[in-house]
Amino acid sequence: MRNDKDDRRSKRTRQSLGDALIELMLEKHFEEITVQDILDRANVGRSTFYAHYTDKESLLISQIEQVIRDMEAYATEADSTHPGLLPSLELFRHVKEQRRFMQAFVWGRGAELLTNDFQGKMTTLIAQKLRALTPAAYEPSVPLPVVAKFVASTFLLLLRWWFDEDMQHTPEQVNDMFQRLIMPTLHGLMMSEPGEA
Amino acid sequence: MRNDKDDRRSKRTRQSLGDALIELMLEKHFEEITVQDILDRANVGRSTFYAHYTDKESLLISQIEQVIRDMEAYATEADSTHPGLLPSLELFRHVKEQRRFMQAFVWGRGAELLTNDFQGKMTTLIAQKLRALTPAAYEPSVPLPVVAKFVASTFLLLLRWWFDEDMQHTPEQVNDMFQRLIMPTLHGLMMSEPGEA
DNA sequence: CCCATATCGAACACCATGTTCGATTTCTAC
DNA sequence: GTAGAAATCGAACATGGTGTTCGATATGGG
Repeated sequence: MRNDKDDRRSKRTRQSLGDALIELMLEKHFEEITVQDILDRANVGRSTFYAHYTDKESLLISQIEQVIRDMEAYATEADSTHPGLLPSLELFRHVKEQRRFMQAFVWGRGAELLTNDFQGKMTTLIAQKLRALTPAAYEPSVPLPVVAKFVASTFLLLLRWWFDEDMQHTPEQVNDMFQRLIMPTLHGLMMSEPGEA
Repeated sequence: MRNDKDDRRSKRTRQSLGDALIELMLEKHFEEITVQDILDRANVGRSTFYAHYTDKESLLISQIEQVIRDMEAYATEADSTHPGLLPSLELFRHVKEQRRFMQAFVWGRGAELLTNDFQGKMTTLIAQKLRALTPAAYEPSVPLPVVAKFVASTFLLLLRWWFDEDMQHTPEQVNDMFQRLIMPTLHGLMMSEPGEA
């Protein structure tokens, strides 16, 4: 019963459903959105919905994956021109551009899913970068995955706060806070001698 | 239709319902727990449940509040004997003692609610401590609420990781990581001159 | 143009929610 | 202890969302 991924009709349907969900998530919590709400907003028939997704949730997940792919692409591109630990300023800028869209994923179930996924991606990314910047035989006093989660959670923390403040601050200001929060720790971890652990 | 808070029957009912919910949350996600599941486990009648709580969720919230109260009491006591920024070691020890109970609140909806509540409490606590340790006229380059959220989110991050690792580490080890993650930043923020912002 | 296939939408079974109410049990106050 | 107040029980019910089915219709690909 699966649909042709490339058929115009299928793509149009998925687009409409995705857009509708996002719009609705800007109005109310994911849990209180009904499949019928989505259908009405998207002008899609009930059975069509279930021909594409098993769930309200699986639609949400597909949207999250989209967000992650966007940010990944953006980060990769930015990193190729200005390599660094994490192109955080570019990411903050990207978020502000996509403000309306991103807003839907900052709270509730959306945030939960995005956080998990994002942390996974960031763990990989940070781990690579840290290894490249770190003596080969160096044994960190804090496990690398923990450090990566630390960075990711601080990033998302700032994002949530930023949205809460109605995004009055500039990406530069937020990025500055980000750097001030994580850099002392990262320096400390990479400099510290492998003393007691 | 509200019940007498002090009546033995009421207290027993609430206790049973709370215990049942916790047990179930150790077995499956909150979302897939049914009111009927709770009723069966707790041996409580349907109408009795709704005489006490409006919701599955309101029962969960009451349990979260309990957890928070416990940790607050524990933290306050620990702090009175060994004052500091945050009696984190004592908190990690407490968590390990209450391991089975705490496990239910580390993931999913429980974690979400606990995080919000806990962050609020911690924001207040940290803010007080930081103000006491900080020159009166000092204007932090990162807003105090952000710093508090930073500390709280790092704390909860470690907690989640700890549980993921089946709590093989000692409270001392986890606390050590916690200190290594937040102290460099906190020192940096309090030392830094009010230069560019 | 033709046909494969995606969409439509009504109808349906299912299940969890939250309410109601009369009968029964249990606590408290005296 | 006893009486009365209050909590619990549990069956029955209305409601509303979920996910499925299927024949009819519309639309895109080749």
